[in-house]
Amino acid sequence: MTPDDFHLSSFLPYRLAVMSERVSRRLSVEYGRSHGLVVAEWRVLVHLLRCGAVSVRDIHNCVNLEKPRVSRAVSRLEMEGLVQKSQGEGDGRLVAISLTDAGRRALADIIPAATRIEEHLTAAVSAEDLDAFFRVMEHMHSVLDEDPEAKPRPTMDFNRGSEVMP
Amino acid sequence: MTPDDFHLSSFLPYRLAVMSERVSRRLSVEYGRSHGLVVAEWRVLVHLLRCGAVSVRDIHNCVNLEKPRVSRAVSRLEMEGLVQKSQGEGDGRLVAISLTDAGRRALADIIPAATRIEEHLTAAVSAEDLDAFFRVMEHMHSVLDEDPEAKPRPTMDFNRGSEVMP
DNA sequence: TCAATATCATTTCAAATGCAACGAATTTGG
DNA sequence: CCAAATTCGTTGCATTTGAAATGATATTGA
Repeated sequence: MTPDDFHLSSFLPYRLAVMSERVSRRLSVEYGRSHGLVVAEWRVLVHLLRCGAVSVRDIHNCVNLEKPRVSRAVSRLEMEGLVQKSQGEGDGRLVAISLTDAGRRALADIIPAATRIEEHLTAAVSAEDLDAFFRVMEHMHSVLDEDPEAKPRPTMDFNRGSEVMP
Repeated sequence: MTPDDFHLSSFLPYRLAVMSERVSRRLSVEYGRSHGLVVAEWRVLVHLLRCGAVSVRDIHNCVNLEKPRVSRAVSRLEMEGLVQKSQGEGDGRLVAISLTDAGRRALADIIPAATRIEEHLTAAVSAEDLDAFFRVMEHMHSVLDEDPEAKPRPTMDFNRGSEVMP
């Protein structure tokens, strides 16, 4: 491949960035207009719905956000009454962050719309193509997992050890 | 789908964001460490390699960057001698931005490494899966194209009209 | 036991970001 | 021909960002 044949528009990292940003922005219209949330707050809320009372560190590990960003998102959400912080039981450094009822209500409002957008994106895609799509995604992750220059893959919110609020 | 079954880690927009950011960061190690570039500057350089002398507006339309970001990226690149600005011929508002020899040399340095990363990501993927992958990407774009709430898809750097430096 | 080290959440601070406003140049329409 | 409206690139400004520092708590190991 000579450098002259190099196109941004066919370059995989660029195509991923464009797609990701386009989808992300479309989604943010949903939680932004209806509840004034930004992406960091949305991710924190969703993580809490699944994982209950967790620490900032745990959120940081699971939702691909830097720690300060999580900390600030949690503060804003607390001010708006969507989450609550309480002193962790054992370790005094940890903060136990959990959803309030208002937070749960907000999610109950947003999640159906978010799911609708997601489904709409792939509604006309065949099961085979969709399988292949995620197979390729998974493969790219595994390539990066082997690459010492790449950042580790974020922890998934399932199949984690017992390090959630020890 | 009840809200309780909603997982961030299986949510398509989130998965796209994680993959995109991971790939993008890995790539930025390449042009960052070797030439001190950031992603905006990298995109501008690549676009110029393909499209010659173009305006800020044209770059903005083609590389998915806001206009101020393009303007500032071009300024930095000019300071470092990788691009040059000249008065556009006809329209006095337009600025004709083009690569310098140093800019071309930088690209000749970076592009092979970037291509290697891209190839490595999909080297072990079957042609069928890769086709399916891009088919799904294209379909998601076409869904967003129909969505009035979504931002328009950026112009590709090929098959554009003659609106490049009219 | 207790000093040294590590981890947690937050804050600091400088840089990046993007919307909106701006001045300059061009196009439009009367 | 010229006033109004549009488009260009840049800059102002408030917000967001994240790496590093901070202070508080835990853990380690001698």
